[in-house]
Amino acid sequence: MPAKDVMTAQPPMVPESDNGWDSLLQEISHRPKRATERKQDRSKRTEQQILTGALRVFARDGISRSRIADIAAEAGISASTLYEYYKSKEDLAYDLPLSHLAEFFEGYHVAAANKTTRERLLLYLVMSADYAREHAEWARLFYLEIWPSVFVTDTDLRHSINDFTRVLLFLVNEAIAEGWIARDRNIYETVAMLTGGINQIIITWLLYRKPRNLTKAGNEMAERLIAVLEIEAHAKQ
Amino acid sequence: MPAKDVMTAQPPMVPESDNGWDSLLQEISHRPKRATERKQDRSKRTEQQILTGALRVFARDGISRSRIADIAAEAGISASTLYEYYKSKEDLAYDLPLSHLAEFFEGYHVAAANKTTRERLLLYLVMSADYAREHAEWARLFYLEIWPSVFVTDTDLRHSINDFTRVLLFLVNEAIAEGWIARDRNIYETVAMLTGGINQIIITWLLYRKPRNLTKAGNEMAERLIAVLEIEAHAKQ
DNA sequence: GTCCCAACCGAAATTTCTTCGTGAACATTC
DNA sequence: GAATGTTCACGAAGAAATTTCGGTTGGGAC
Repeated sequence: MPAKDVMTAQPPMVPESDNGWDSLLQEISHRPKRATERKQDRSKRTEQQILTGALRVFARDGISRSRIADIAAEAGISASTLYEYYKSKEDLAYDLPLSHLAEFFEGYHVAAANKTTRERLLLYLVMSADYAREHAEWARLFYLEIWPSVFVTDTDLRHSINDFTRVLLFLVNEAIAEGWIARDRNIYETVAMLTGGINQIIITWLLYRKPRNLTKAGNEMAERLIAVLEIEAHAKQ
Repeated sequence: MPAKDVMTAQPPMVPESDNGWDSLLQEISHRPKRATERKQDRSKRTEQQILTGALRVFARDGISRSRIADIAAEAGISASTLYEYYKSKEDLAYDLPLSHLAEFFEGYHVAAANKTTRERLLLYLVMSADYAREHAEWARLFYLEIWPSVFVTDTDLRHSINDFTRVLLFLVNEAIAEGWIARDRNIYETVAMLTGGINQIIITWLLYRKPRNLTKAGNEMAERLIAVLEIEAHAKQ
């Protein structure tokens, strides 16, 4: 891990060099991708084509209405070939979001380096919304079908989803230590408020394309949520 | 929660006798139930058995994994008979939540009578969480599978879901008129914050049974959200 | 060039949803 | 209380989708 020699201006708000932040982000952006490693090049290409095709079809038709045949056609292979890669349609659907999720965490890790806790929290919320906008197909699958699914039994997926919350938990704890989030508030409740607020914006956008500008709306919501927490802490003092 | 007498300086907090409140609640708690009315008594019984059976199976297995045969067995009828009542599995799944939803609105309408806007808002959030706890199977179906579904093309259902937001919008508008929610905030953002916060609590409970006591958690979250809005309005002043 | 095995496919098997024809239960009328 | 028509129920067949299987193709190591 790079030492935090390059410090930003604020004396009291700089995150400690390592209280677990980097290792946390490290861990969650490197969840096991796939057990089976593909041998040949064409196979890797096919795998990619399946993923892209599946994403398109799933996002368009939803998981349950999507047909394997369609996905296979989209990927330019036969339906039976798909079973060389994924053991079922569900398996495919639940594996699909993982790589994007890891990519998001990785991007966030980089972007959040050398930032204060407050900035990190804001960035996390903002980037969540923005990533959904940039990867709308993925987001439809993830936020509308996977996240709330009853079947998040697949451990890899379950972990990755929990990671989403873990980062927030970490940051909220930091913020409490720093004194700008009220100590006497239930941490989980605070996290739920943050997650819920941002997710609601994202979900509404995915379903109705409202508000038009998701990035702007996400930004506003994020600013507002954090401001609210700060006011709470002040009022309590 | 500490007394907020400090905040509430406004004397006239009683909602006008009818500015659309009753007609709104009236409307949304009487959405068309079913087009086809059953003639014989045994048929009404069967219909009920299907609904109960379907709810159990859907909540347990999720819509996509649920099998018509299982539902029929649960209801004590043959699979083909089920098609006399619903034209497809999806149709059944999407019709199922409607009656509960209407029941909820009806119950809320009664409970919210002769209350201030603030109390109504609080009650709405609290009752949402509590209703989910009391009707966990229904809630699993509704919050985890139906609400976020891409396929809410069925107009009845779509309307009922939107109603959920409409009530909040109405109340927030009232609150703004009364002056205890900041006027310069985006109304939809405010509603998203409220919905998101409560839903997040409910969803987490449905998936992980945490927090243990949903009623208490819902109450706390609701109080907090409203308090936050009040503080915002004050800070802005 | 030969060999091996990963990758691929078409056809068949399986599973689940849905339709259809027929008969039983019930209500209505005489 | 028999005749008649309608509602309700079911088993068997049909349709649609997923998944398995045996065999063929093709890429890369030697």
